[in-house]
Amino acid sequence: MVLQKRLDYGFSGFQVPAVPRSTRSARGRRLFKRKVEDRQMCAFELLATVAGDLLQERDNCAHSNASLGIAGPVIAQDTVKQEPHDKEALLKLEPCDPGSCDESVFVSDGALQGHNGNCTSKASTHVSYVEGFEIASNSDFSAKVSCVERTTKDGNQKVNLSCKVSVSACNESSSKDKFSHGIEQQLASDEQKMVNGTAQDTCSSEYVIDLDNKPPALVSSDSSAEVPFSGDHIPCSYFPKSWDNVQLVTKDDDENSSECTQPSTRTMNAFRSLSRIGDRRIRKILASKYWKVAPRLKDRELSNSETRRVFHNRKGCYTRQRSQRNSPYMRRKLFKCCSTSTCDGGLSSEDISKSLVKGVNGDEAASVSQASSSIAGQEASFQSRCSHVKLSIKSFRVPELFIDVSEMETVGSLKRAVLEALTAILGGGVHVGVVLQGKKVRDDNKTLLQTGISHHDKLDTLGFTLEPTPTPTPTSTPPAICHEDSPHLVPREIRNSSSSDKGSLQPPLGDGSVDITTTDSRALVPIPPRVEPLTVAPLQRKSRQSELVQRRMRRPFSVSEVEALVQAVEKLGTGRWRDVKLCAFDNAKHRTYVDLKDKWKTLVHTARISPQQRRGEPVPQELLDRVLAAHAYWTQQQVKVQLKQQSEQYFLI
DNA sequence: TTTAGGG
DNA sequence: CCCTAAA
Repeated sequence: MVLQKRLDYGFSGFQVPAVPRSTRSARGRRLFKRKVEDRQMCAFELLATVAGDLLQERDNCAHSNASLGIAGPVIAQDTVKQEPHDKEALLKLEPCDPGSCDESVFVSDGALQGHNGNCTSKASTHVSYVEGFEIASNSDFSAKVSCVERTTKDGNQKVNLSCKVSVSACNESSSKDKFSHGIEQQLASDEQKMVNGTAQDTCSSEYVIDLDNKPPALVSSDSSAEVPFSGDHIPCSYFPKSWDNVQLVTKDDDENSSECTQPSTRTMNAFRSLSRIGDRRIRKILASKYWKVAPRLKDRELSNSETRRVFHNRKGCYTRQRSQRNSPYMRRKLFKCCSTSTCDGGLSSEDISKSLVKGVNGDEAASVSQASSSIAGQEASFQSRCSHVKLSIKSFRVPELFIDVSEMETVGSLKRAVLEALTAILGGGVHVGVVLQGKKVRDDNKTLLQTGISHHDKLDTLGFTLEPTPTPTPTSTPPAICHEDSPHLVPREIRNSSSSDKGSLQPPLGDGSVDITTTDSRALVPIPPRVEPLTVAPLQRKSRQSELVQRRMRRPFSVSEVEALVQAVEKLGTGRWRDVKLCAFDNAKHRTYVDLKDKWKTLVHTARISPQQRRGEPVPQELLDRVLAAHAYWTQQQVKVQLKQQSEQYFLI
């Protein structure tokens, strides 16, 4: 018995807005976080939808004779091992290696046919960009989500977005005749934005079922639920690759950056309206890294509150949409679910790599950057009835990332810029490394110029690695993640800024700024797949929040900074840190008044301990003496003021 | 938002 | 550096 199903989805990777590095205000951070979350949501919604379909498919295979009705997935991160008799399908989303992928799997229109498997060679085809995610699993089951973008000879752009699912049941894993299809969208490059806005018109989706030529009656009898096997054309949830048109450029103030979110908002609205079309197929969607569903929840309210907590301070329509459209399904699901495992977990990015290449095109060069990342280790688990499916999102692509860093900035600040942009999406737990000419750049304090990352040099040897920050808690690695044949480290061709980039904003190129454009993506430091501990206690909100905002890069104070600080404190005293900041560190965006206060604290401490105990760059004793003197003086002043106030109070009494 | 202080 | 109570 072989069952085949075709799904069509649009999947557009993330476009990472460059974090306004100077945005230190709470509001700025909130805005940015929300911006990122929105995007994250889109992608995860899509993936969750895909996953839901997969699970559905799988269930209908596995229990084709059971009267289970519709039992869809509960998406949750779960490492809980189930009873041995439970059928457990392990899904895996991993990047498709375009060099080795079977293009017939991806492309339906023959554009890539006969191309010897190399989807990205521009020489023989006009395909400019291929991206895919493979959802592979045990022998029952396999699926691929892919995106193929190519440019036709007349300059138009076509995008194929598809998700292919192949399911075989009853141990018959011979579903070699995989089905493939793609949504093709004809995009005139000049009007791409507009076309994308009305993408639903061109969107079509279809299920093809071949289950021993017999429709699965059990499902279609349940009319109140989604009926994926109805054979009807079911609208897909599709959103176009229009994020590529949204260029977010680093701006130093929130106002400007919020202006940049305009196109993004438009896109999101487009998506929302689109996704409504496919509502009934989106059964359970949990986005963000806080995929969480407590299977024990017994009613909609709880379920809603759960959702709300996930998307706490956001009023977006996600919450409403989800609650409404999912709750009927969820209720049923929850009652039926025999599992009691409550799962939660963070997103762990295992391996993100990208290379950046400087755009050297002169004045009118599209100083747009692209970055591609492959992130491994996001894992969600789907529970359905007694079956448990683990889905691990092995990779997704971050198509656009603009970084504008001065040559005089340090390597550390570059790392930080990248880190902020990416970890905001990944949710932290990652560490950025800079690789130049294959070698890791370890000295964070050197400037980019000193390191050789220069405006004048080709930056194609510059790369970044993202590694998971080591977690002390050892966890067993779910077997699904440990596929040795993961092709996700193979270089992937990313098209250079082409038509879709023309409409993007031109980032201002200040003096000495480095314009970094990613044209290539390759993992420079392969990281063996590993999974973050997922058995996080359900109510650890604190750690979640800290995951969202990445810890700032450590930036030790230089002697000159200490000097400036000491001088300012001598003048202004302790306790006026805002003034100190304005007086002496107004230009240092990365030093907040809290930082200065903290530094003074450590300076006082340093001055009091013996020189042998001191660490880091030695501070001249003369400065430390001044620290002690100033500290003594101003604390005395404070005491005086306090005494005076006290006496005034007594006087009043 | 800023200060102050603990972690 | 982070977090946060308190002002």
